[in-house]
Amino acid sequence: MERNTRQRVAIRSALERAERPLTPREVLERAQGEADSIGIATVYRALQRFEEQGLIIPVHIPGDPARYEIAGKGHHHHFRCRLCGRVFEVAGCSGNLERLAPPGFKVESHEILLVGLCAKCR
Amino acid sequence: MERNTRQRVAIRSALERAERPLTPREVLERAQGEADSIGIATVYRALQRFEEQGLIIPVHIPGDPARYEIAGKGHHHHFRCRLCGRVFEVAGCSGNLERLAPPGFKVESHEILLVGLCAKCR
DNA sequence: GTCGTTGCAAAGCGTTTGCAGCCTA
DNA sequence: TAGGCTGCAAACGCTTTGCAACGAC
Repeated sequence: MERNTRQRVAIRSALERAERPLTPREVLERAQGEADSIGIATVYRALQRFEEQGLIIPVHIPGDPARYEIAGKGHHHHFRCRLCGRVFEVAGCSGNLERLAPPGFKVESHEILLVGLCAKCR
Repeated sequence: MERNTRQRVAIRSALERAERPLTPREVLERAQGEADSIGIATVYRALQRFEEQGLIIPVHIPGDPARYEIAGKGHHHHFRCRLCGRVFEVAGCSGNLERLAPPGFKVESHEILLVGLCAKCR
């Protein structure tokens, strides 16, 4: 049976307060803010379990380690600034991606990553 | 000045003959077929240089190591079958992705990954 | 008290780098 | 012959795992 330890509470809370997807290391740093002496291995194990439970969503950015964000934000995609490396959420979706697939293929989901300059770096 | 060694010829040739994006390890295995005793480090160094030269394009699939394909195929994206794991090319693009970005952001490029079932696995 | 969870350290794995020798131009 | 290129092995960074101690229920 699943247990509610102070580490998991801190990790989950860090993700809930995050304004953008976090890497495991970032999760660790933020979680340590409210419950110190958490190990990185614990973060990885908690992230795995949260993902299995559908509590968080993995966000993959080419070249970077995986990031995670709280699920239930609705359908959206991401924008990475090529100068500062930050990742932002972008609402909405171009839609109609099914027609891109070859005949006979079934599209179940998709990921879109925009790359460019954020307002600050521009 | 750039040199044409037998290793680079083999690596490049492997990519040119590939019917899909290859991982560095796959490149190594195919290149060894025509010029043995190539080291994995050489493959990585050649891929880096080829990418800088715009000769090849990196393809990032969440969870997998980077793959590379010959450039010059025109703008396209990729489809991964969630059952067999194969990666296919899909031509075209939904276009008009710039409007998704927040005001003040500049979109320079994008990547789209479709996930679903290929014709065979369906 | 049970047994899921944790921290640490070691192991894994893909990728990069230092270096001495090799080989293309 | 010069200096870019190579193979090897060590180093690296991120992630996973083994294990004994811990602590939620």
